[in-house]
Amino acid sequence: MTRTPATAANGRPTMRDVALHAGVGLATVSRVVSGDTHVSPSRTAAVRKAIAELGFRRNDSARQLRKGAAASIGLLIESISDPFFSLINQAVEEVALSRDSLLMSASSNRDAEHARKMILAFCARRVEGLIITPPERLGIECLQQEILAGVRMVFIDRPLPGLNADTVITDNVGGARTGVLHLIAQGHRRIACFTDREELFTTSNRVRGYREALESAGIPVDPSLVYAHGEYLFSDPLKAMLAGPNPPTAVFTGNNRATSTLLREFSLQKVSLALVGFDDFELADVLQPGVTVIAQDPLSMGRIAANLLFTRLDGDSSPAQTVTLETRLIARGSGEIRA
Amino acid sequence: MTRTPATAANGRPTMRDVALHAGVGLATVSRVVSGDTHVSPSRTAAVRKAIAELGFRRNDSARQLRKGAAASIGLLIESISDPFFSLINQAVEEVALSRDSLLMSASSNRDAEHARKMILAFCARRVEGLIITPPERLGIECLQQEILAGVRMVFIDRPLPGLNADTVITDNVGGARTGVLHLIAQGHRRIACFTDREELFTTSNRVRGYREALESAGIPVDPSLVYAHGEYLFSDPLKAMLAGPNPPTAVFTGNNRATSTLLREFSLQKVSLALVGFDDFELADVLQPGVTVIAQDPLSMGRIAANLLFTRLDGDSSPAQTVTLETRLIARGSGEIRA
DNA sequence: GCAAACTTTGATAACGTTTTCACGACTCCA
DNA sequence: TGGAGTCGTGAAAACGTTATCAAAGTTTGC
Repeated sequence: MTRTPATAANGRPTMRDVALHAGVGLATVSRVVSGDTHVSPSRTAAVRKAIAELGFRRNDSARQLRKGAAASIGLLIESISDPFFSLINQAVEEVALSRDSLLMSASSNRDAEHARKMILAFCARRVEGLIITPPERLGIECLQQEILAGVRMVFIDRPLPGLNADTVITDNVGGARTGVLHLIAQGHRRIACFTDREELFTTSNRVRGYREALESAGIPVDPSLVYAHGEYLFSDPLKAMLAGPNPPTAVFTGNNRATSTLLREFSLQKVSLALVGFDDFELADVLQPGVTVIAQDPLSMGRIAANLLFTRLDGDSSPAQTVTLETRLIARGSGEIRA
Repeated sequence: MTRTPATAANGRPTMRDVALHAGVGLATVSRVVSGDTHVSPSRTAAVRKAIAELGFRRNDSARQLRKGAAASIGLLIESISDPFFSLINQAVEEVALSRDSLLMSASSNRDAEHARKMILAFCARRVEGLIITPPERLGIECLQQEILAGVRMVFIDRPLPGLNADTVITDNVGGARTGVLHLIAQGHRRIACFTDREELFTTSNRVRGYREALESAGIPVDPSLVYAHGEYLFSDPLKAMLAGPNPPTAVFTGNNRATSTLLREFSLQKVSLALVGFDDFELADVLQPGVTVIAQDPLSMGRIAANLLFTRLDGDSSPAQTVTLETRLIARGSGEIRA
């Protein structure tokens, strides 16, 4: 019968307890637990029985300490409640799982200080690698030291300026260009742009794509039609544009949040301009009219970044690469409104 | 100048290296790193300098091993890409952060086997506590042993049958009742219900609320108006209901996914019944008409669950409690369509 | 039939921390 | 001036694993 379960200080049985209980050596228990096949069947069975009876569970802290690195990776994203990032998280989690690696994730909420803190916390936990969406002004100093220490890093959604490392990004310029060209093809020549702060990597590239599309069609870029601020206060600028002498007939929104904010504004101000939004979203097809979007592929991004990281962890030391994912125009109606 | 950075096998400097570099004892370094104030200013400065020069970072595995438990908690949710759960994740992360605890999270995707695996992985990492959304058939055996070992657990969104533990849930019955009564108040008497499998805890309670509301209004429950299956294939059943002799004039949807699936179906089949959905969602206010919902409060749920867990970790051993959060009816138009 | 190879096994030494312990150097109050 | 408290300090002993090593037992090769 289960003897009085021998315990560590912790309240948990240790390998030593198991060894005693099974009447074998400590090393044999370790071998069984680690799946080493060079143990006789009788002893393996005895150890298994003792483990079950005592409810032993290997202490991963000790294991990690001994082995030098944990089978775990860290993921730092912008915000877990943003569908784009939660899908990235999901994909990374799946890959990590398939590699028997545990994923720790955290949201920076665009705070560089917080991001640094979390990265250091991950490194203190001795993660093998990191996948990072760097917030503005993250800086490379705090990472440099970790890279030297052997922590592999992959950047996702945007590069870290000044650091030559593996990066997975969307073709922001091309995607935005495609979206705006789509509006131009419908006859629009007055196309507004609502988006986030232009200092951000993704935003600036998408705005560049917007400009390139206009220029390639011989349409002058009108700064009064571009609203790029971090506060997403679209109400007044939209009113101003519409009240102007030469109002826009179509809008390009630079990201998910801009799209939903603008749609809300359309609804409030009872207007309905042609619209193409960057990034797909739930219910885009249910709205009337369906919202035409430039879809990114966050699941692929996460998967690719994670695979890249694990390839590095497996020893690949080829030069750093940047993977750029193409976007996909999904026409649902809002972009097809004729000028 | 920075001497040749002494290194551990790992590639990283250890406290011993720091001690050597600073010309102090190992224990002193530990004291400085742990924020112990009983160290002379001169030595503290020397240690700080050595740490900076060597790029030392404390090895948390060793720390955990020595201290017995990690300052970390585990969160097991259903799916990180579900906004309801990603908000829970966000709230838990915030609380954990404020307690200097690291959060590890994983999605079960409704797979009990996978859930068990992740829970064991968390426990092997010696998390102090767990917040769990138990999938069906999770069972209590695998948890019992961990609870005995001192791991505290809080269940969220649904209880674990057979286990008397802290639980944070939504008032599913009351919320559903409120929603359906809202439809009844608009004069509807033929109210359909589209939702997930009725075996699920939340679903069954919401369906019960739906039934209670009808019964309390003296309206017989018509089984042909209730569609409760896990596949979310609403197209045919909706057609069948509408083609029937006594078609529904309103619908109650049991969760987010049911609501969006049904809205998509409305759009495809070009119908527009009155609708109240359980759980709020992005853009519910932008749709035409705005979708009336029974809003849950996932942020509060996560916050409360996390605080409950930390209270337990702080030593609270009062009887297990179940916190039930009230819902909020948000009328946006879709529920106000008159019969 | 005997040496050479391979198994299986348990002691034992790490891994990098925190914590105890004891020792010396102070301060304090008589 | 001296004994009782402090305080700062480093040596050393854990924490629970895994890896190394040598010993014992078993097979193989000629």
